Amino acid sequence: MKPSIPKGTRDFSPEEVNKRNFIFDTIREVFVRYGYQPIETPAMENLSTLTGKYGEEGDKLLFKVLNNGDFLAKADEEALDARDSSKLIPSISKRGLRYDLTVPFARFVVMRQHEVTFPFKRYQIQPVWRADRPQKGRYQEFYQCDVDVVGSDSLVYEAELAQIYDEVFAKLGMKVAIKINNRKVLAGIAEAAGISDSFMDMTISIDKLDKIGMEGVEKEMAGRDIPDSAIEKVKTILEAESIEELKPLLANSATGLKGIEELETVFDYLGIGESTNDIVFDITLARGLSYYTGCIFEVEAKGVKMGSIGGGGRYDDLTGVFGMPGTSGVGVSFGAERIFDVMEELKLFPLDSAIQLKVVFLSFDEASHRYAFRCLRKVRAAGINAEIYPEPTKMGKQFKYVDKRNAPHAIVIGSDEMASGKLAFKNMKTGEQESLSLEEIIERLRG
RNA sequence: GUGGUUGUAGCUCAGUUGGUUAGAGCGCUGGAUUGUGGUUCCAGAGGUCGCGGGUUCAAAUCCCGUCUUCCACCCCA
Repeated sequence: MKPSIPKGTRDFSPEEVNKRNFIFDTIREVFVRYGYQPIETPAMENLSTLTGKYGEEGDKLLFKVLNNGDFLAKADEEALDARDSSKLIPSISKRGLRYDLTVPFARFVVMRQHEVTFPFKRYQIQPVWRADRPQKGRYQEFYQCDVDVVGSDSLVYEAELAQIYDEVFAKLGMKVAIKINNRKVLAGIAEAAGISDSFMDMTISIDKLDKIGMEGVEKEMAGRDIPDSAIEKVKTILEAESIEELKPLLANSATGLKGIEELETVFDYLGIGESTNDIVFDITLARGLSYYTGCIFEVEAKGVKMGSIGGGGRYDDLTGVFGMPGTSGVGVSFGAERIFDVMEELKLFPLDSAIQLKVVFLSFDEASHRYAFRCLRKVRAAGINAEIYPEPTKMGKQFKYVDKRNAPHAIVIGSDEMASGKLAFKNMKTGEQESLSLEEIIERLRG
């Protein structure tokens, strides 16, 4: 059979894994320094935990796991006869693959509410699965790096999360724009335009502004049955270029003003010019249909055409659906796959010397091969990444291997070297070779 | 889910209006080179042309289906 892997999934080569780990390690290090603690949840959740949490669209993108055993015996016969797939699912599938990390986190918090200390600050770096059509920066299996705090509505956490974004991307060497908006401001716009009922439609339209322009947004809203007068009003408000300009426009919306106040508080915490990357207010940021209720975040890479590489926000009632109402949470997510793609495109990955192979032992015959293996042990004990060529074959072949493994040095041992204790230490780049004792070589490799 | 696109050697790709035994570069194996890699030269191995069906005297080439790739939309990281 011809080997293959499922659509939208990938294998990773050693080089790729090293690069991915560089991203994960950088992110994790920052999370830990800000006082967040790790948790992990299962790849599979009960389907009932997942369905209905991501909207109708999200339910379609959930991977369902077929029940074990004779699942058809218990299938909903009516739905089966009618070929009604969505109605049939609950009777043949009780589990599904995790779609994001936020919902499992909410479930985790509710299940362990008596043992966690609030505010509970957690991070989680695990794969999630979505049955989406793959395209650039879009996979069916991908990692998310989530950092959330639940059990406090202090805006200091919004500021903290913005700083985490800023710090992580600075460490990765990426130039990004960190955009902030507030759902209450968007609600205020709808209220001011008298279209509170069409809040979602308006939000989805506004979200597309940077893609389709103001004219496109107007068309989009018109297509969603929003009256022309309201569209004009929305357009006027969107033209405001600062939080200050926005205030009078939303003066008659209590919700809108609350949103503005929240944004001002966050920016006040952050101070001016104290970040590496731009942290900016963006009134057109909407973030789709998700459960956010307060501040919302999105990060975009500069100098590369890629979707958002991170996003998040505040949700007033994260745990309510699991029977623990009134607990507020705020969190953001890093899209590790897209960050990888951007860093690859901009060639931002450093060569990590700590993971590189430093030296390979080569030998001429059985006796020197065994001698070399004993030397190898000492080199490794000194903390140096080292290998031995598996057999004493032709030198040319052995050197080709060293070359391909990209090791900077080779140590050649034959009967002469064994007799004198002076080993041939070769620099693969310059071709220079010296006769040194093992101790001297270890000294060189350490320095 | 909608529309388009892609698939030929390990990799990147040629392959004419359908016509003998499907090619190239790189890589791989061996040799030139029995104490030294990268360069060079020589030789060799390696292909159900994504898969299934159809049209035809004849299909990598045309048609249908299917899987996969990438792209746009929807949505999203």
